[in-house]
Amino acid sequence: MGITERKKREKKQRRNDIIDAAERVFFSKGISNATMDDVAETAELSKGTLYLYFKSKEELYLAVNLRGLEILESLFKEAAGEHRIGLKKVHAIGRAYHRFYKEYPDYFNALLFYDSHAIDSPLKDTVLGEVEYIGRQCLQILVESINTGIADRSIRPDIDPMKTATILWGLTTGIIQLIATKGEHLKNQHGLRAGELVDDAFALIEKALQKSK
Amino acid sequence: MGITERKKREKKQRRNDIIDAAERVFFSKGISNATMDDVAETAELSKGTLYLYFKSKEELYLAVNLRGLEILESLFKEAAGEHRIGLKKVHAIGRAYHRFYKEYPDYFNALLFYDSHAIDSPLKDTVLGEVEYIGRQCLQILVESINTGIADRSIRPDIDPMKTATILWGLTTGIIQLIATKGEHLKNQHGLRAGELVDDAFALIEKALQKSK
DNA sequence: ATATTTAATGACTTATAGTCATTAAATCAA
DNA sequence: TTGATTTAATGACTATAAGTCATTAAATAT
Repeated sequence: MGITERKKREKKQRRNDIIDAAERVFFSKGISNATMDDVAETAELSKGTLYLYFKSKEELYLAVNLRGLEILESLFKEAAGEHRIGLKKVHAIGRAYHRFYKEYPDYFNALLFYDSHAIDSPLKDTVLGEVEYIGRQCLQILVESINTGIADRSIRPDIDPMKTATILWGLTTGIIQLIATKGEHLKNQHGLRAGELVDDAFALIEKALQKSK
Repeated sequence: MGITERKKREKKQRRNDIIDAAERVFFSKGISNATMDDVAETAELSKGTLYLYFKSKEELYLAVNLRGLEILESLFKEAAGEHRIGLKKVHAIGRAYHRFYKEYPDYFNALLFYDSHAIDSPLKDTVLGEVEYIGRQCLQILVESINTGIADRSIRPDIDPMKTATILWGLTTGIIQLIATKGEHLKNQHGLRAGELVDDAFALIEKALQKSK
């Protein structure tokens, strides 16, 4: 009886189609200006149907976010995998984050938007859970790289890996966020190029992580 | 003819009363859940009147933000004034930022919310201009402290002050934002205390700024 | 005392998230 | 094959909230 299977597949497909449509609408009009009717029209479905698959606009938006996070995670994995030395892994992860911002600015901005709203969101559903799970996975890659670095002596042994990974995550997000929101202004007013800022920031961080000689 | 003067005063007063009410409503219900009707009721005015003083909910919200930024600026000034050595000024400013978060969490969160939305906001009015002006002032205090540090040899001379100040601003905001949004989780899951994280992050940054010996 | 200007009002319009009774389609049972 | 049942989709409808504007009230000037 493969009917049940096929139906499950079709349902998944439809769900994906809706996320595709949402993505196009959210990214082109901005999340706040996008309406569920827009998404419905783009998906060639009625609005009511959207609510059969997602319980609110916010959940649909989280589903888009999840896709972004999955890309980010794979970039992180790739970056960490390209190096042996812990400190180099950490630096590569930082650069991967910046590449994510440059190559997928829409996903990046969506993630930022989520971050600043996570506070008063009482969504206890699966999608939020998945988002948080992948977020933790990303952090974990960083933690492991730091551990590697301590073991191979490229990173100071007197730091707590989880704590440092958390700090690095915050620092890196901060600097990229600054570039995302104020990048144009910084270039126009102070002649500061985004790439330069990121590189310098990472140089600063790297310096702080290294064992002083 | 002091009537014009008095009227001007009264108008200013009313404007302030509205911001007071908005603050109470925004901070207690969260910005997204707060309605203009709520603000009107709290201010004991009709909704129409709010729109005589502010052209949108967003502008009213920016006015609240401006108050926060003014506090932040004064904390920065105070912090920089308490030290002679540039590097110490920089560190003090960082701690002042953290103190701001702890003492005025509502203002801090409001500022974060603004940051992540500045992108698609086509508000070209006075309030936005003032917000940006004060934002620049804050950054300027940091730039001057770095300059002092380079002069007194407490900070490496091979860095660009404006660039570094910008990076520091981003880094610091990132770490405090992380604590604001994920602080509880970090404490519960990983036993990481907020104050500790901030101190460690600053230690890291300070290390990166110092001249290597 | 009357006219004019300024300030305030709240009913109304518009926009949009989310619901639900109804319809349509697919599957199953005989 | 056909009628019954389950599943999926619809779109008109409700509720909420931002923003407007013709009207009213108050203050000031003449």
